[in-house]
Amino acid sequence: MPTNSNPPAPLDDPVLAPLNAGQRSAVCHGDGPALVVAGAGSGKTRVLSHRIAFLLEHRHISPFDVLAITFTNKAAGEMRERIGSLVGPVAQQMWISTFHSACARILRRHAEALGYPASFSIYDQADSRRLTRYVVRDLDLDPKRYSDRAVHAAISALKNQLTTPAGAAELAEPPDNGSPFSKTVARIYSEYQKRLRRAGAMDFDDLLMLGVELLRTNPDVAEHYRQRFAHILVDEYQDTNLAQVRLIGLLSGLARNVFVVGDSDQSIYAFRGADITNILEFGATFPDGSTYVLDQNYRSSQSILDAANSVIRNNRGRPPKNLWTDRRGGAKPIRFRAESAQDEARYVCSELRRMQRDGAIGWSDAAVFYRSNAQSRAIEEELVAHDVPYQVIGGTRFYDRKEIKDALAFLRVAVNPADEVSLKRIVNEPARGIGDRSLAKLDEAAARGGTSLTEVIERVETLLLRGTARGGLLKFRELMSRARACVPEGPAAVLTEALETSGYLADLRDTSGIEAEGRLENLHDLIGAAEAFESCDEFLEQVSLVSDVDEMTDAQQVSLMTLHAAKGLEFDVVFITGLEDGVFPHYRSMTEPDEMEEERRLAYVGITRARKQLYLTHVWGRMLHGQTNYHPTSRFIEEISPELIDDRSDHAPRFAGAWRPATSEWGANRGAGRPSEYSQLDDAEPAARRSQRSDAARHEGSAAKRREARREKARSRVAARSEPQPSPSVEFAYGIGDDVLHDRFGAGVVLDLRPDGDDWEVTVHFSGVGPKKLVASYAKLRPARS
DNA sequence: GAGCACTGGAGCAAA
DNA sequence: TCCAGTGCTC
Repeated sequence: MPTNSNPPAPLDDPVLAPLNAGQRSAVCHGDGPALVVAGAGSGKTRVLSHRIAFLLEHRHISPFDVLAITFTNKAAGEMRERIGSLVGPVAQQMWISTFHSACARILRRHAEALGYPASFSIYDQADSRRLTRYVVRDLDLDPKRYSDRAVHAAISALKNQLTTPAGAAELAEPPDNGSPFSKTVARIYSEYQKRLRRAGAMDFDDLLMLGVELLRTNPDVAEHYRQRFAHILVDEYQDTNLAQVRLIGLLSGLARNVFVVGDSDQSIYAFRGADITNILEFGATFPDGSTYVLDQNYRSSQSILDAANSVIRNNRGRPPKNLWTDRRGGAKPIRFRAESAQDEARYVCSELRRMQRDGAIGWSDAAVFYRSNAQSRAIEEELVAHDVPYQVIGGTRFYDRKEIKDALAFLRVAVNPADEVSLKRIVNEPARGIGDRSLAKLDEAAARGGTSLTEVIERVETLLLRGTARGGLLKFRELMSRARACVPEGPAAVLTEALETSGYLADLRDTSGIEAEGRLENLHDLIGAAEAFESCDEFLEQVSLVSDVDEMTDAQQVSLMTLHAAKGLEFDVVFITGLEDGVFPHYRSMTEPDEMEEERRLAYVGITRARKQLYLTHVWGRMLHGQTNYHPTSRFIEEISPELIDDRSDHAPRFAGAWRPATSEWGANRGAGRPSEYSQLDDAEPAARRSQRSDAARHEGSAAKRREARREKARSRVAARSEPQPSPSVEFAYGIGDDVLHDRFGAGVVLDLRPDGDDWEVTVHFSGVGPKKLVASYAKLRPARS
């Protein structure tokens, strides 16, 4: 096989014809390591899929000898489809998956070699934290000081670095580190890992770490996969961690046919162990490797790219590159400053409705991004109030809901009786008289005998337990043995058996209300999904490894998601909201230069998702922890020079929060509580689509009622907004939203006015000083109108 | 042991 | 604002 085959004339060839020169040379790369530095929108996925098609069609590599790694299952599916269109249905059989799925699949086959059952459980973050909590408790440590959250994060970080418990203990000793916390974490880690092993369970990090261990300690297994995977391709290489890079190394062996694609400017997962130097130092790691650069963007208008380049330019030590496009011009990014999160949501919603009404977009062409999931709330309320269809990506997922986790716990225990976390979850669900004390006795018996809880329950007759607890355990044992008997029939049978026999479904049926109804429907949906699987293991694995974006649909809905979730997606219209220093960039990253750079890359990722129109919004005051906080405009907005931006911020007062002193000549004619121009779109649009979303509400489980109440509130608020605001009779020359001058603090903007006895309390945001609360009669504020 | 009301503490991104 | 943990009552 020549290392650089002569491709046919590209024009005749479906694999090569659609590519530009840069893409083509990458796709036609010969053997050995290759890095494709692919800027946002430069056709990364296209290069990967065509590379695979090229290997199959031109290099006659067997489709079964290729391993392709993507970042999400959704991306894997899309790639499979694209390859399918080039090479045919064989693409369905290929190994195209995420790191975690590929590892789970390999580990499933060789689990015994590591001392795990083939039907090992996969613990998600919640399960892992729960186990951490058990360990902290059992080691008699202070659960406040050693919160499951912090401890598990520390353990996860160690695992991502492939550090074993022994290694962690060593690291915690002087001269390395020696902090008491890390010493204790090492102890917890050691016990935690023992408990995982005893439970026959792996956490997310284990999938990678034990994958590496398997290949390292079992040369024959490693050799098998090396023979098999003649070519390995990796997407989003900038977000790989040490364990993943090791895996690639172990799987590729001497041939090192590793073809990786990524963009260091889009590295945004350091917090889960991703190491940007993997891509930056690719050349040093593989001195004989080839590098291809793709910098032509096919996605966004020049105006959007200008904004993106202006922001990312501020990161130091990045390889110089400038994304370009031949689509000149395009609409400038629109900036909007709102008063509050609600106001911001109102603006986003009204813009969405305007564009949709004008036929400029369909709902699915638009997306709203935010830094953290909690920010979706205000947007959702507004969209609900106006019957704009939307989907929230991430946040509380279907598989995180209590009833779903309970049901899956039954299934897990049925296939893996040792699974401690799942068993404890359901042993008393629904209640059958087994409380903390009984559970503690079981725990103790298990620890004494060095066995699992299930084995202890097997001989429950020999234990000293109260009648109710004993009876409950006998029932539970009977229930689980019946469920276990259904395992050969598949996951749907097990779920049905367990949920019926346990009385779980009966309990829900007996409970009235929207909440119980929702849960029943969710369980129904789960069993429906399970019916597509013959093997319980496969079903559980698939369910454990779905990512947030995997659940995204392409229905006619506006998509709401975090900036992290947005990676790899694109939309005609993108709103990036909450652009305030402290929100985005997140305050926790503001003191660490490296973390700030990662925030900036996150901004870059967000901006480059937009094809035609980008909106950048921020607010003056945002409710956080139950009180209003004032943040300066995000530096990421400031980094874009003003002439590149279309500033639509309305500096006139728009609506008064609660009170607005009307009078004074211009205060009066501006009107109290004048609805903003954009809120005039409000009011009556037929509330037809409500039912469409009620299914979103029923998924909420326990939050459903509160949620529905909030929605009701949102609807009525919209109705109320046109009503006049009360106007106390106090003379004022300024109102909310006005620019004012103060003798000491200088120029500022009035954020709020509240009656304070006979006087008024004025909240003013002064530039360079921040927010101040002043007493009106002493503050001597003057309107600053030019 | 179960279910409820209350309180205090925490608050980022996710396979 | 929200959630989990705690203490109280039946």
